[in-house]
Amino acid sequence: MNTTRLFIVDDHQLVIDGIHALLASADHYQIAGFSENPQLVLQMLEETPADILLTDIAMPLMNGVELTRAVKKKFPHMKVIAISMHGENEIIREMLNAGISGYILKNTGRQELLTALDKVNAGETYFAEDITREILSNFSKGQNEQRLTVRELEIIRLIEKEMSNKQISDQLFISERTVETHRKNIFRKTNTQSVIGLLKYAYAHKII
Amino acid sequence: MNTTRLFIVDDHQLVIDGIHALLASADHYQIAGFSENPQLVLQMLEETPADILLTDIAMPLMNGVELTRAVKKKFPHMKVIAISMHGENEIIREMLNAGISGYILKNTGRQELLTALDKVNAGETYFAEDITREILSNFSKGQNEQRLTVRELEIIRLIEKEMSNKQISDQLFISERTVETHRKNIFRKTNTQSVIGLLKYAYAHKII
DNA sequence: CTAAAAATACGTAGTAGCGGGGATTTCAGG
DNA sequence: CCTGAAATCCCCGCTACTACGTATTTTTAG
Repeated sequence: MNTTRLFIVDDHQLVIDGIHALLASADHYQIAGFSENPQLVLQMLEETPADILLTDIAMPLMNGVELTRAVKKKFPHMKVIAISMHGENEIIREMLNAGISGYILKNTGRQELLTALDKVNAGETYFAEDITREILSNFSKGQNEQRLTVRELEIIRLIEKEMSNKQISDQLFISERTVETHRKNIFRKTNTQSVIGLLKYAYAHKII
Repeated sequence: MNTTRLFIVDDHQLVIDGIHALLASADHYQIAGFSENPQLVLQMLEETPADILLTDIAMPLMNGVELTRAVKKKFPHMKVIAISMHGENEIIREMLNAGISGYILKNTGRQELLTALDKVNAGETYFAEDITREILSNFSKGQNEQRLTVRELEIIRLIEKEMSNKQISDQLFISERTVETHRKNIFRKTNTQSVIGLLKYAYAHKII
């Protein structure tokens, strides 16, 4: 029987230990390594190769998307499963593009974890239900997702500086109306409704 | 040898399973029960009593502070250890007031978990290092800084979820006026002027 | 028990933001 | 030269939020 080697990355040691312990009884899975620091993963994988990488999405120093891209570039055959707190649907698409094979939430149990591993190991994919629903509903409208112009990015950054439309218009020597129009377009393009949503979008997409 | 009974509360099943598995080899600790829903804990404890409660802090439906108060009120002899993502330093003080005996972060390992349990079980206290440092460093400058109440923190989190005052009032079953009042007080205490500033404050102070 | 703190609620008025519409100018690229 | 994208500008109306209040009830702490 072939054993499948796993590598776990999560900034919460407790989660690592948890997964570790959960899989102790699953003989065909073996923990090749783990790390709290995503920046160390690449070189660790050189010494202790693995078949499947289980990684958190939101981590300090390096996010899951960057890590996944880096890993897939260096070890194209490796499968990646993302583990996350909530279903951050902005990032999920990024992760899909980065090439993940599965996605589970931290509120899933041992059984679902094993199911996900088995599926991915067999070359299939596994996505937590909540996720697939989100993705599908966003896919249709994801087509007409427009790119933000330079000016719009500039305005987003000023909004982030807590400037009002008036202040922005003064700063850029344009009319307040223009700022409002840009704002409208920004909200439309980013598919957000409030400054808060916009800010999260901006952070998630590294605009700021 | 006496065994110590534990009860685990965390909205992430994976964390529960993790702790569960981690302690499988620790003979003197026995998992009396666990739940993803803090609201069910009180009645579950009646049927399956425990000595130490391990609880997450940030949970939907009911936060760790409320749960701790309720549990300590009904079972005064029970010890409570808080487990949390980050060192949300605003809430730690609240938790201390609520009567916790220990505090660990989710990025602590198996060894530290056992140490914490042993200490608390022996009637002592255990607080993760990061925490004690935070608390102390914030104590000095905390003088002129107004403390946010539990309710206010709750509202900040709902604001962060892009909810309007109306939605927040519906969710908390209070008047929209009350939400407005809380908002005013929040802005005053945090010395911020806009939701954006507030959000940054919240992120900086690890409220979210 | 009593004082203080927190949570609750309301009024009035003003402003900023937002959604809908339409319109003009500029300028690069086919 | 013409088209289309980007940037500019305006109007109307509505809703949400904000800024000044005041005040009651509930909970906590001493």
